Amino acid sequence: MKENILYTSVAPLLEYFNRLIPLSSEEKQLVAELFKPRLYRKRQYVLQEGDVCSSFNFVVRGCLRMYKIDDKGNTHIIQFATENWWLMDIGSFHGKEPSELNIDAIEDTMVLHISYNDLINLYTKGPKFNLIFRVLIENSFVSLQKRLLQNISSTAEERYLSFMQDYSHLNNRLPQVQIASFIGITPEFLSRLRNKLVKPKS
Amino acid sequence: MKENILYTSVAPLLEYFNRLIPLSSEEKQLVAELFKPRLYRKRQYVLQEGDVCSSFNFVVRGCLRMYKIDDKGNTHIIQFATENWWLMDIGSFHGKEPSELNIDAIEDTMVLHISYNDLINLYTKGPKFNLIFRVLIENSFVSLQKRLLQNISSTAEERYLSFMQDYSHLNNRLPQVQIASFIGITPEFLSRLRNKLVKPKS
DNA sequence: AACTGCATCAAGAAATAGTATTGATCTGGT
DNA sequence: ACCAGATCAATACTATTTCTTGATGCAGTT
Repeated sequence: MKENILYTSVAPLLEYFNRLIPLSSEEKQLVAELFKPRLYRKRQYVLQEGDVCSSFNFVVRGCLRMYKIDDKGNTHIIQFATENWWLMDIGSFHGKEPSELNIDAIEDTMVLHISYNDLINLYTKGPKFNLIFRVLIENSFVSLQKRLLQNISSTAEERYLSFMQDYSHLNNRLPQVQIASFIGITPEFLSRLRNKLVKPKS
Repeated sequence: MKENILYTSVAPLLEYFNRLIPLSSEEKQLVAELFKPRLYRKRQYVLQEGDVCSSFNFVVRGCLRMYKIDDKGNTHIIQFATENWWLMDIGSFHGKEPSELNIDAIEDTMVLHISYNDLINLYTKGPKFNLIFRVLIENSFVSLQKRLLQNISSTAEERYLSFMQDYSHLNNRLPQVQIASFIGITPEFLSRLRNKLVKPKS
């Protein structure tokens, strides 16, 4: 019975950084040292409600989701993260306080993660990473804001169509349940919506 | 979409302790404070080879397995833990050294766990727990020894029959692969064994 | 040399779990 | 009274996991 082996390449992350701003070889070295690979299998938790989020996660391949479970037990997906995206609960990470959110894997997923201390370390030894992470967070912020706006101002149908625009690559990769939970409707209703959109007149 | 909620009751653990030796309400309080609930999903690692085993785990519901992967990539299950059993790599825990063993969940599993420091804390504040944990470890030791004996002295068929005696409740709860790996044969051979035992003459 | 107790590999079959669709019925807001 | 959407239950479909079977091999007995 064979099990998965962790193949430890930071190449995708280096490339990601390099596209934002070129790195010196010392900086590359730093990244290679401080980021650790980690494999999560489908359905595995990366972060569980009540735990402190102790790392920044960069998805190398696979797909994660971050979500909140409300009092009624319903799941609300805040964010997906596929290849070359970051996912963590920044609030919990910086405040070192228990998270209200969960992160788990929707597919078998490989991440590169860096712990709190090592991130501080990274900033100290490579000040350029302050810039990089600022930009990176700003990007996330922008798309979050867009999503919020989308959400408060639209009907389910509009939200679905806008999801299809912004995340069309996720459409045939994710189960509908997840998409429904992302745009805030029931899977049944999404099924009907889709149906209606395909054959618009009956 | 309903998901599992971490229902944070230490009741099963208190009951477990109480059956060994009655606890005062301060001691119950200690337990409630120091043991933390944790949910592991099927196939999720609790402990990975190379990591230090940093907690004692009490299974509230579900099932864990502890196993070693040998040089050829074969899995050997050392122990199962279902409701009201403990599982950890004691060697790694006390020596604070990297474990050679893996622990993962065979079913979605809820455990109550206590960290190294909190366990020391528990012993200090509630000396009675020294007794409790001594007894508990002794119990584990005895069943381990029995298992070893069983193993070195029997054929596959005998080992299977003895498994059925001692763990009959696990028989229709676990996949055969796991049982095979526990008694040290291939799943194929276990299949044939079972067949032979059902229809003894043909 | 043949037999017994097991392993390995490959292929299907069977069982289970996860996902999607559909109908019926309900609700709160316009 | 109507619309956007929820909830519940039943069924269908799909994918994944688990089990079985046959063929073959091999190391120790007898």
